[in-house]
Amino acid sequence: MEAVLTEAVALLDEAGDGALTFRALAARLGTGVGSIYWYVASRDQLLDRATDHVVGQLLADVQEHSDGDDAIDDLRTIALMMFDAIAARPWLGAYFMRNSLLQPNTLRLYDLLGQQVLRLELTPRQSFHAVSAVVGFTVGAAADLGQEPPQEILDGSVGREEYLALFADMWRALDPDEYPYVHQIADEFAHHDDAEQFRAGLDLLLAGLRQQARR
Amino acid sequence: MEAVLTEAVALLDEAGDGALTFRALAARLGTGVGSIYWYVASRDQLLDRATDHVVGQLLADVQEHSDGDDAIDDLRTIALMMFDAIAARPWLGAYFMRNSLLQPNTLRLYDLLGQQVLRLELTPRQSFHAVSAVVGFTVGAAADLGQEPPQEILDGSVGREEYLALFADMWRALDPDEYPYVHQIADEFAHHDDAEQFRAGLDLLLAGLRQQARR
DNA sequence: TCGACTATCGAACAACGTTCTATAGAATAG
DNA sequence: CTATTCTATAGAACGTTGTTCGATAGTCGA
Repeated sequence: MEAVLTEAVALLDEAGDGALTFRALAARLGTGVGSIYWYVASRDQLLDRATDHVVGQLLADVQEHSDGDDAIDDLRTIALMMFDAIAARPWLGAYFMRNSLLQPNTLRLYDLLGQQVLRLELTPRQSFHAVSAVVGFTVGAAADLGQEPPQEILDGSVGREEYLALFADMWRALDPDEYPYVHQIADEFAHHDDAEQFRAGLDLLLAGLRQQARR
Repeated sequence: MEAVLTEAVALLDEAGDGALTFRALAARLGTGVGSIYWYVASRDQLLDRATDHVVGQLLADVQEHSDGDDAIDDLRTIALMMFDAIAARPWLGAYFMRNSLLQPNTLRLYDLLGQQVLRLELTPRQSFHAVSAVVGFTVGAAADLGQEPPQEILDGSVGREEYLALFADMWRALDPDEYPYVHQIADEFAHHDDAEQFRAGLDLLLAGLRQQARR
């Protein structure tokens, strides 16, 4: 069982969602496809289990960094660790959502975020909304980032820089009257850093939360 | 071509992602599967086009509601309309992300959001981060919401209320010391409203943005 | 009249998730 | 000790899917 999940994660890490097939997994484990079905009932369940498997590792890391003075700082730290984990494993983002709060480790992680918000002593409703917002933003931003780069970047034929530059050039060529924003932002986009972008958004959200907590 | 997209969207609306197969679509159009491949190169492209098709309708609506006094209010209005559109079409959320800014209508919608942020007269980098945050949060929250309810709720055997109550009961039964947040939030979750939850998170984010804009 | 282009169609292929049956060792009961 | 049930493995087979391919017209201009 443990080996099944480990190898499943390895496949996902190496080539993303599409690479995880029962046949490929069976070949890697040196068994038949039927054997895997003794451990999991379906591919969906396999993905759920694999996701929760790596969330378990993430959870262990996170639990060591949630004991700061400031609740919102801790919230920020945990969210950043979640983002890093998804950035390192792009396939994780897509399944973090549907891997609902039925999986044990995911639920624990969710609760850990909630514990920080509880320290702010908001109303229950406010707490619930705050946690949902942080989770939603983190997973959403990370999943957005995790969309498979369209092949050209995977085989190394063009680097990330040139790929972004391609977009920037397209956008610069647009009519500034029709696309004022995109036109103006092209340069910024060409040299943007995903993690910094995420941090900036998260800080906006947390600033709003801090403001609410002060009241 | 128009008919292909219209019928594709109809299939997606009726039964979600899985229902859109080339054979089902061909049957509906009264043609063969090969014909569809004359219009689109792959299923991915079909989904991209279908997504952008409905984004076009959304865009038309949005363009009429982006002329308010306050830039952040307009930003809020547009984000809410995007959320509603995805809530009405759960399949949309998942493809909003990968439907990157190559599609014409999506790019226009993105720019429209950006135009509101430009009115805040932040630095280019701040503007870029703000727009990314709003888009990331909106799509993330909506996609999270759009995860297929696990069958029981689709056939009407159990309503949404009972489904949520199931979770709430599970959470209430957990050890309050081990899961302090989840335990405490169970009631809130059982009666939560998705749209309100989204609005609350969005307002936190926009509060942070407003604070940044004032400085 | 002859090609080129537009458009349609369905058979065929490969890959996939899933089901089913066969099998054999381990554990347990009588 | 034996019979039976349980645990676990293995792969053939099925149905569905995306995709490719060649055949086949209709349409237009030269």
